[in-house]
Amino acid sequence: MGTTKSEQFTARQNELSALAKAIGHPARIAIIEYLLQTDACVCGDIVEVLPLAQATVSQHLKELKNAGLIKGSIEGTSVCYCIDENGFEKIKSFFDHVALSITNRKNECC
Amino acid sequence: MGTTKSEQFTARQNELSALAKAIGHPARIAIIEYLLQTDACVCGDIVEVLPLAQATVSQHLKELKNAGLIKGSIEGTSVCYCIDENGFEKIKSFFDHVALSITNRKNECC
DNA sequence: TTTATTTATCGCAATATTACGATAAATATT
DNA sequence: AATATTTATCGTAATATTGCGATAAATAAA
Repeated sequence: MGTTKSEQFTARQNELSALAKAIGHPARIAIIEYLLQTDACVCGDIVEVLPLAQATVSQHLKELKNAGLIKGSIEGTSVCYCIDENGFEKIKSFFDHVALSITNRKNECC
Repeated sequence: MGTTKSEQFTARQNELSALAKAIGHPARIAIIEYLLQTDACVCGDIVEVLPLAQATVSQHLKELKNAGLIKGSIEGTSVCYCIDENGFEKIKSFFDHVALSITNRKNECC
């Protein structure tokens, strides 16, 4: 117990939920917003902007990277992080599909 | 420790992350997909379709409801659940904004 | 009224997440 | 070479999530 029963769901359901889960933390929303706003993207800047310790920010960055929402490239001693459009496209297309389904639905029971 | 430092982030960041977090589980994606597909929506049907115990499904439904992604209305002994468009509109507009920012960005550093 | 049906809640165990200090690793600077 | 800067990782504590059986609560059916 305590573990999500991933095997019982489709690959698509697991992929979408992993993307949503990665976005499901205010610090990670803040990181995404920061990266969209500044086209530059040095890790140290993110740490300065967020109200969390460096180790914690690094952990959040790792999760966003694992989910395919950001990518990072080493530049000397620092790391440049920025938005990975692939992850965002996937999740956006899900919400586009949801919106379409909502407008096309016939009976609303609640 | 162990608790998210919500006070340190904006209301909008907390709201968006709460919505994403609620979607961040394959069972809850499955519930959403089911509700979009069938316009009818009796709780018992959802329990039958999902590979989880009734108590667990009930818990997932509660989380989606708390997040404002679904709503339920009592019909006799059963409950009719369906999509709450308000929650989905909020999160969709975030991803629309992200998509716009991505296409408009000038320099991509990674 | 008794019994079934349906859903929510409680209590618990297992696991995951969040946060941070300390420290390692890797490149820059002196 | 020694020191500084920057980021990742380790270890750990606190809390949250996931899942389920048992049971309560509430209406329907007999």
